[in-house]
Amino acid sequence: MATSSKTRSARIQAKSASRRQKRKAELRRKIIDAAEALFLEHGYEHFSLRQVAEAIGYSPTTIYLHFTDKDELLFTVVLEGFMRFADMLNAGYASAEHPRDKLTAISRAYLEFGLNYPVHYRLMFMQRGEFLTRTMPKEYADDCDAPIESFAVLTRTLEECQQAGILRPGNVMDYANLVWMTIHGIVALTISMEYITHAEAEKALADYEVMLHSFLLPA
Amino acid sequence: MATSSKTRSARIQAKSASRRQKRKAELRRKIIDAAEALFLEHGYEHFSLRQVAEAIGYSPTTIYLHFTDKDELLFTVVLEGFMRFADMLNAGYASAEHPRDKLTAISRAYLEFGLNYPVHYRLMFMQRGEFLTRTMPKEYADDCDAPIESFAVLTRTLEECQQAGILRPGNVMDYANLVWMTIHGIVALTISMEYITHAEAEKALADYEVMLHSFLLPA
Amino acid sequence: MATSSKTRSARIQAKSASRRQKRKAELRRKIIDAAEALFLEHGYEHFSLRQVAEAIGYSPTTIYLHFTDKDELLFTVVLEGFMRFADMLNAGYASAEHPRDKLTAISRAYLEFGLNYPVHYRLMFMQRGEFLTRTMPKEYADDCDAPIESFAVLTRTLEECQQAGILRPGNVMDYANLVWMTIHGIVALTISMEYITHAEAEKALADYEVMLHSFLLPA
Amino acid sequence: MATSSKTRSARIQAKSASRRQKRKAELRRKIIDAAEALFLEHGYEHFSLRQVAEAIGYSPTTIYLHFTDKDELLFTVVLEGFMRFADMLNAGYASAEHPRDKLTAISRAYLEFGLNYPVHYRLMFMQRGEFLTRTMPKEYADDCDAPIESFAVLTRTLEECQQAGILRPGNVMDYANLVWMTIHGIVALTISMEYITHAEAEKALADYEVMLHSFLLPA
DNA sequence: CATGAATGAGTGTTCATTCAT
DNA sequence: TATGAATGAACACTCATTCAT
Repeated sequence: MATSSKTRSARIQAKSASRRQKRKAELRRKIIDAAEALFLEHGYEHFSLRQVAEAIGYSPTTIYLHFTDKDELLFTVVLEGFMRFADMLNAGYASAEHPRDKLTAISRAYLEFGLNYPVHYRLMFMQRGEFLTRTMPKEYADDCDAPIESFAVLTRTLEECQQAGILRPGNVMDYANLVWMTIHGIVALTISMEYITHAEAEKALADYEVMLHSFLLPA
Repeated sequence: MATSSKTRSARIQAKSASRRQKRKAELRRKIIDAAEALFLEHGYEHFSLRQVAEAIGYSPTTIYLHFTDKDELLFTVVLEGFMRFADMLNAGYASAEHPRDKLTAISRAYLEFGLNYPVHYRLMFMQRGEFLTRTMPKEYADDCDAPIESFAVLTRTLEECQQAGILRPGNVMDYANLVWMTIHGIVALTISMEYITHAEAEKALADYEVMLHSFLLPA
Repeated sequence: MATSSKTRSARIQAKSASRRQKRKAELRRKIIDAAEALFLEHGYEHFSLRQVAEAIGYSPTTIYLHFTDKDELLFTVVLEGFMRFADMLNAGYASAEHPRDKLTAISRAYLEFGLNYPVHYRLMFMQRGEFLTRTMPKEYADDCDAPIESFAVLTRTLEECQQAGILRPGNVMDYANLVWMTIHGIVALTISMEYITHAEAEKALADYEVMLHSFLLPA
Repeated sequence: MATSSKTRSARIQAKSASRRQKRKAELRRKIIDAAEALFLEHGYEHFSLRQVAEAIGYSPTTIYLHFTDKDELLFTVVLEGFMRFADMLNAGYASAEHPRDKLTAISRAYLEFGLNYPVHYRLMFMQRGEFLTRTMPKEYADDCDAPIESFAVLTRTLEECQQAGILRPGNVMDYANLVWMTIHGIVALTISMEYITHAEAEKALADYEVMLHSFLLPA
């Protein structure tokens, strides 16, 4: 009879449940955000759950209602970093037509991510390398299995380069590794050494591209 | 006027002073060595003064007579790492005649250092970047002003490359930066990611050299 | 007046109530069983309500709908221990004809219970002595008033001994106490001291019986 | 020179050291006493180092200057119990001439200890049985190797009984075990069950002695 | 020169319990 | 009936550092 197949009480219950869920998600967000901020402020080794709790105005215990332990919270922060990271790389890939340009765009996206999210970057690639290959928790599993798949786009691009005949023969994975390592070097040193400016990092990336192009074959 | 221009008591005092100084230096050495060992064993985050004190059989307080705080002790340990680092690079430089070969030798020395002393390497280039430009304490000031001068040999080599006409024109410092960053990328990722083997690092370095040579000009 | 003296709605209500009661009783059972298992696994000090809740797949809060607090749940678990205990003693009593043999059988049953259910035994007789004399909750009140009545069978047996003329004159309760204490000593030490084996406990009980028989009078 | 073979400063230093040692010992005492009291008040499971610290007006950290951890403090409390225990048993042994009387005196001493120091007794024989066979720390090692040697006096007495021809042939250790277990049963139940009075315990011991004597042979 | 005593701040984590829904 | 959210209290333990001696 009319407006709904549920009873009225079921409808109320459903709404209340969804309201609860929403509130829960909001608190989760607050925790993650606070964790990220504090992490940024105090660094990996002096980041504590109690501070997070204080920052959001909840008791430390509450955090355990959302994350099983400190590490899971940390991993979540990192995961979000990886998702942004993947998005930026993919956007780079999508922004160009020619493989060579895709490669350039990806490199720049990588650098941009590293310089704009140094705290995440440190955690992802310098402090907690295991996170890279750790499998996703269920909530995120739809998107991919593990953070490391963010790199698929780089490998694909290099494959395309090879197919386009501008990359010398050889193991694509090896090339991908080298590209990754090189750009990582630029990012990592820049965010570790205060005296290295972003401009210098970009200059280095540009120089690297010159070198790379001298290595690539004409189409 | 006999054997000395000082009074006898002055002479005694001087000798006693030098004896004292020697003992002091010896204890300092013991502290540093123990600190290094423990630092290597437990890593940056779990390295504690109390352990050092226990290891050498002195009270924690005693360490404060030789180092103003934990950080200074750590810095000292790192300094010694930098000296080893400089030695290895210099040995690379000295091991070859042609600038191109010097460059190769230095790169390999760098990689070798990073892979063999990962704990030091992390601290020097990944965790405590400030150490690199911190000025030396008196005791070490004879050798150089700051750890960063370890890189002089790289710049010099690149200058020689340019003089030999195999390096394109351009700012040598920029090239040096790029080289450093690239190799750092290889080392840093390798020691951060368990799944990357030393062999892969060496492969990457070799690949990089191929690329570099495609960039360098024929003599 | 048809099938019932109640109205139809009253009948429906009654049925629904009994259905509800049944479900409630079932959940209560589940809680107790899980509690016992966890209690056995983790022991008194590390037994927690949350684990129980998790084990049965309900929220911790739910347990409070069935038990006023942790202690009551614990008491209930213990109660069931006492019931098993009483059953075993009674079975011992029933297994023999002559009072002397009944006494022996009861003693052995006691030892058997203690050695087979040491976690219960600890709680019943060593850690939470109050439980022994605490009055039963309603649900169990049919059987007896308090756990301590489990011992009735021992007293009765000693009375029979006295009637049979093999127990010296004196207060039966005192004799019962002594018997209990002695066997308790054997059990308690055995389960508290790792190095005492079950075989040694049985040997001690046998020795005790020899002594006891030297004390009892010929029929 | 005269009065001492040490220099004056050495003498001062020695005195200062001894003063320090004394203060340290005093604090240690305070800790142990407070621990014992709190232990008595709150019981084994709710006894915490923080409470001890608060009770003596020091920070929790300070306790760690005297005991490596909670368990060591607990063990120390227990050790003192064992020493008192051994003293009382030995005094019992010494108080009589005839082995039979020695045995009686020891039994009473045992009961007396248990009833007067129930907290220690629980810890020693009911809650932390391992303590019984744990080897002594250095400070106490002069007296004996492990607390369990407190029982030597019982075994010795039973040997004397056998030599005096009043104990039936058989393994003395087995008899010692049985005696121990019996008296333990009396003590343990009495201190675990509020409703059992000391008088009842003594009655039980007396009854037991009657039984025992019916078992022993005439001299 | 070296130390012993002492501390304050901090850590992650667990728990029984309450309350509104 | 059942729950989710939240908490306050507690815990053992570690650390760098200070101060008087």
